[in-house]
Amino acid sequence: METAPARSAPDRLKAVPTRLFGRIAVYSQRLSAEALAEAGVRSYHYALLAALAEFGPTSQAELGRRCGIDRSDVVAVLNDLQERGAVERTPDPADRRRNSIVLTSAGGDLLRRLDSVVGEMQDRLLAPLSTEERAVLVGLLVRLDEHHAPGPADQA
Amino acid sequence: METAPARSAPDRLKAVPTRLFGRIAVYSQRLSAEALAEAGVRSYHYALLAALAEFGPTSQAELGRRCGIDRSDVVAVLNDLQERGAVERTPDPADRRRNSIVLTSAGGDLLRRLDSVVGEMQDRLLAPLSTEERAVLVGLLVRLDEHHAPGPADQA
DNA sequence: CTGATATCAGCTCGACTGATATGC
DNA sequence: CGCATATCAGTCCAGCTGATATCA
Repeated sequence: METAPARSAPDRLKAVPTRLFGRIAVYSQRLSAEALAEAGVRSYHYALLAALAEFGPTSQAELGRRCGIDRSDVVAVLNDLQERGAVERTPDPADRRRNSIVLTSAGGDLLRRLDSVVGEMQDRLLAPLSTEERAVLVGLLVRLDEHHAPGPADQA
Repeated sequence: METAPARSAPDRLKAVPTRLFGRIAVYSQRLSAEALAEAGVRSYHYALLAALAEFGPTSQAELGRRCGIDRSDVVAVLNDLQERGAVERTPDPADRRRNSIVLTSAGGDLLRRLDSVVGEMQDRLLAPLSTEERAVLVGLLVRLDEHHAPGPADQA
């Protein structure tokens, strides 16, 4: 009693979702990396800036959780963002283990610039799909993402 | 004239396709790797076996192209499959540079076993989606994949 | 000679782990 | 004491590059 008896041999190669996701993620991240590289950043920069814009000042650990970025990588990217003046690290007086990371106005500018870069890139990525199809796709992806998202430690 | 002006700030983190694809590919490949690891293989094994089953005996270079696997990795995985008796490497008399790779019956058995493993894994991956939604998703993914697939060198 | 095949050895780089220091 | 935070160093691994030998 196989679970996928209806899927006959010929489409194993092309239509197995895992492989599709793998390949598309590769294309996608290549496009993304190229586009962002011209702006002098990598995708982590964008993710962290976006998280700061959305949630306001937070600790690094929290940022990492929200973005799904490893604590070590958060440190490195924030170092870089700080050197560019896009964020500030100020010790949190309420909990002196923490750094409170705040987005500067320069950081906001950078984020907006990246927004347009990313927007153009997404257009190229989704080029073969109509507007409605894109919305459907994103909807399905979001549901998958939420279902598999790591910690249900965020029910707060 | 930004290309994505309608996308307001709050959904940058969750709804940017590139990041969605990235995260889902990670979940997906984790699931896949775990499932296949219990069967003692990795995803390349499955891809190569599937390609052999679909197209019959071919050269290694051709296999690599069809699966999108690097020539070096093809060598390594075929070594492994050969040791297990799943494939045979016989020099191609027509072109002595080539090895003709053929799927043995043991290889066919292995492939069928992996089919069921992969099938169960896909079910877990796509759990939140209905059957119709899965079909829609796969359809969209296939179109994206074909649009971004590397060589139009496969129009043969 | 140009170009494809198969192989191996080694590089790269991003994701992650571990250890440490600090503070709750 | 156990647990969280921030940091740095180092590990691991998949994907890739390069060099070599063979042959069309």
